[in-house]
Amino acid sequence: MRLSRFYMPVMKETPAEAQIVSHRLMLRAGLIRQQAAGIYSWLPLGKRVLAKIEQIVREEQNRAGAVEVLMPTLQSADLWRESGRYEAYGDEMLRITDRHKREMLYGPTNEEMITDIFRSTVKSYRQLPVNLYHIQWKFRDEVRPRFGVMRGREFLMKDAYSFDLDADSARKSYRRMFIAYLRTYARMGLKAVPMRADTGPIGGDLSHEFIVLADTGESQVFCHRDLIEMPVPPADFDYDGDSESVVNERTSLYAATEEMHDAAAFEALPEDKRITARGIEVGHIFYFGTKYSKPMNAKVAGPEGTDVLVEMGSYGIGVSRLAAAIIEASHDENGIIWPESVAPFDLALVNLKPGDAATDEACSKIYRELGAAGRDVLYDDTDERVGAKFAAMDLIGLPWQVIVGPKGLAKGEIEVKNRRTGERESLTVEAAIKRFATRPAF
RNA sequence: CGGGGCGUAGCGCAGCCUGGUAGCGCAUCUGCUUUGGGAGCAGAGGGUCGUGUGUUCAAAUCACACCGCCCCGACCA
Repeated sequence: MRLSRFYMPVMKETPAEAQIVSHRLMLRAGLIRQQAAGIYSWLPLGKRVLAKIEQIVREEQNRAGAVEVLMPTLQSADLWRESGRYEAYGDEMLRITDRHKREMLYGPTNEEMITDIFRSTVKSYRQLPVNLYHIQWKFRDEVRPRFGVMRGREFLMKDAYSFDLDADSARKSYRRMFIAYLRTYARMGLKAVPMRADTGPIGGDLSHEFIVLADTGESQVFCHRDLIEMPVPPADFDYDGDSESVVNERTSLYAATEEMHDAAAFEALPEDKRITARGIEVGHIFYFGTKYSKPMNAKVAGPEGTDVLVEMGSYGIGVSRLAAAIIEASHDENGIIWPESVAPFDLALVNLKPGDAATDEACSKIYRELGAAGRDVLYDDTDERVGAKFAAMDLIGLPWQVIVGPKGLAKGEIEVKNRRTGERESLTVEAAIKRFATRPAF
């Protein structure tokens, strides 16, 4: 994409309303624009990041055996009356009345709806297990939205729902998601630690929050140091094999949010193993048994021929929130530093002197050949001053900057800058093309 | 929802206290110069001062109401 044809409204100054760094940088780099309290438009750069995050989530869900569907944002109140949550959910739920005076709501989550889909289509235990997920916008009418998309009212979320015949297999389903989550966050360059969580209003007896450690985190968290450096299950992890040891290895070490914190147990750890930090919740998984299947009568015929209530779990990932969480975890004073896997473009190509024949030609060659190789290149072909160009590129945080100017070219060189480390390297045009033309596999 | 604060040009702000018909910086446009880390000079465009009502000869400025947004707290992916 040529910057001259792209839409990327970057700002030098920070809008007054933004308090935390991710919110400031998202506004300054032109990722989002606020439309109302807690409601945002996603501009091209932000939209690209969102799509990258979404795709990683999707790939890991699929790998773990979950199946994608798409449920609507608007739901009927009747469905929620069945579970009793229409009354229980309170003012957080945005209620809407349609022209026929039918009561509707903008879904804050989808347990009822997925249970309805399940019960009307799955009749036998032979069809189990089933795990369905979707990636859809949700709305929770937070009393006080803040921190940009970190705590918006409208947010993009992946939510998966598992259905099993009995508690044992339901726990197996839970572990699949647990492992898929470890991989998902790691692929985004995040260290997310699973912590015992309060099951809250959704209920159930087994639940973990996945927490990214960041100074600006909303809650205090406590965990064992070894959790931070634990290796991630590989891409070819056998989900049908032993998931228990992977999960146990992690859940046996101390890790808890403030609400679940047990000071005595934590103090019992060796001092150098204790980590007290701030955390951002980026996922939450629950096993809640028959909490919804029972009131909504979701049953299948069991092996003995009698109907059995299905055992359910639900598994959320805050997709839009992750965009902010990644920035919180990865930025410097100049701007965002995107991990390669979620960067809106693979690299920036900076033409320091548009109009200079040799510079234009070198840039054009790099742009075309990397494009042909499948790389997403943001080519800054604009007339801005170099200082402004560099500042903008640092701000938007693409992992690599390929810098081409007449001075370097006179020596047969262009410059490659690593946004994260700041390291610069001089290469020939051909060497730079070769370097970036091959996409590293994760 | 309790407490606090703010709405003036795209962004950041001054002007309001003490009413007299709107200004600064950045950004934008034009010209010249400049050109490897957010340039300089000269000129230009852009605002129903959140909305409504009231007070007044006169309201960005005073009063009342409403709307919106932000911050702290209680609540949450």
